[in-house]
Amino acid sequence: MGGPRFEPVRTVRAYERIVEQIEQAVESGKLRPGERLPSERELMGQFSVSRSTVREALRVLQARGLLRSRPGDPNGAEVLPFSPATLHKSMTTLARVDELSLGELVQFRMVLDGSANLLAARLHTPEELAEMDAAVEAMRAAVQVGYDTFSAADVAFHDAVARASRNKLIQVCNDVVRSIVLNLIADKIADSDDREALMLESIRHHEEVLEAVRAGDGPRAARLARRKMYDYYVGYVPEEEREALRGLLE
Amino acid sequence: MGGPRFEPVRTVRAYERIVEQIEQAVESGKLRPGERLPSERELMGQFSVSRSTVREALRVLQARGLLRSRPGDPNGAEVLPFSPATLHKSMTTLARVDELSLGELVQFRMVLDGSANLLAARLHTPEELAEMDAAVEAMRAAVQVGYDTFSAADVAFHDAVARASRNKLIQVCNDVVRSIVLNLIADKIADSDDREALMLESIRHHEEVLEAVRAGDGPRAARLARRKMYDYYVGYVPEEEREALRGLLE
DNA sequence: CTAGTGCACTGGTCTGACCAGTAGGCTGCA
DNA sequence: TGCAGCCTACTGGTCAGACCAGTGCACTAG
Repeated sequence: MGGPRFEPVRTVRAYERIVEQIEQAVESGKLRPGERLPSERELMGQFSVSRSTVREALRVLQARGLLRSRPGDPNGAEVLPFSPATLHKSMTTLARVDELSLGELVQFRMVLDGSANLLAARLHTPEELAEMDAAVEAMRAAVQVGYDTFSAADVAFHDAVARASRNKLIQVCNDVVRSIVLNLIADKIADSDDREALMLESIRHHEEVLEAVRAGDGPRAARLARRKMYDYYVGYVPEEEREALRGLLE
Repeated sequence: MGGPRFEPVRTVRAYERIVEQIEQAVESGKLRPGERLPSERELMGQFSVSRSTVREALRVLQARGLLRSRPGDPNGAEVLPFSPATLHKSMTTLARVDELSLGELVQFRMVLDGSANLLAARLHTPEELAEMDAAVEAMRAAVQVGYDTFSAADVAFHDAVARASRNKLIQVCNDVVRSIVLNLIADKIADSDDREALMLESIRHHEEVLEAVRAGDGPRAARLARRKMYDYYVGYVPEEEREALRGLLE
């Protein structure tokens, strides 16, 4: 009590200081996407460290998706625009380590897709509506082509809805979680022998949702979207997790 | 057309192969949290590369939050349990680069917190309910102490609700987005001169939500939670973004 | 004027060295 | 015998200097 309050000192590694500086420059806009960093050999001069230290810092920034470097490039590393890749990566890791069950992932999709539809019903532009129409049309056309094509059209539909929600966070998370879910059950769907029935059913559902969005009936669109997602995935979710999913239906 | 279809070859760097191998070992469970990697000098033998290459690989894995290393530690790097830290980091970056507006963040919180309450109303245990009670009690006690203490109790409440939702993804995302939002508006709240009124109002709102959760009325809890979040933050959101937030109220 | 060749530079990798820490064994004292 | 304290053999962090395979550009030869 009393006396000066000392902060715990943590030894900061040289490469971390470099990471901080460059990261800060990117986040503050002093370094814009597309711009180039000096070469490693020049950076070692600017930071007064050895090349290995510079390289370790660059590796970290690269792992965070802020930079990209290419051997032989006469310019230095390139500053990248933000991409959800690292978001995707860490969520995938979370799912892989089996901290996340399929049930939780599907539930999260129900939440996100429901909200996206709710918002899209209010905020959609005619162009976005046209995109959704086109996607459903593509789904119809894809039934005879194959499941992969169908799935791509399906994804396009959900993407259009997410974009129409005007919320980038919803878009990104939706995208990330969707691809993880699809990955998890890809083999099961491939084995299914009534895929055509599945596709036809899915199309009907999408049409219903789209009608509600078009009518501007957000709550109805959200409800339908959640129900459709539930119906589509419930078969792959273990029995004991299904009750939780039903908590999102009314 | 015709002829063999060749795959584009991408030159894969040595350190990336190391990252893949170690990452795979972690994700497959061959390397469990708490376990140690061999020392860098030994790894360079196992992978037949130089130490710099090993170190670059370790730096990447460290940046992804899979490892931690400490100088002087006679054991090698430690395998870490998954933590949302990197998820947090990438979301923060997304927000920093100003790709995300405060409105979008608040909207996302409304979605997540609403869903968390909806699920919590169904799934809560008596212990979780007690935690929520305790958190509200702590909020009441904190009014006279200071805003920081109050805010901590507030966070505890939302955490308890998120945990009761039984969905780790909701928990993690909620946590991440909340801390970003609080960071963004921390200075504005600090300047506010009617913080006491704000706190009292907030407590009343929390009590209402808690009652709905206790009663098992999910939809009502969700509606109240979204409304409360809206009321609390709408003042900090630019006028033109508010309409989108109202899309989540009914 | 253009096609082709070199050169100067890039990032990726390697070698070998030093430093400041840490832990655990060892020594010597009580 | 028990323990305090030193010593050593490690660790990761950093440095210096080197080589290689690529790349783009300027220059040159036709």
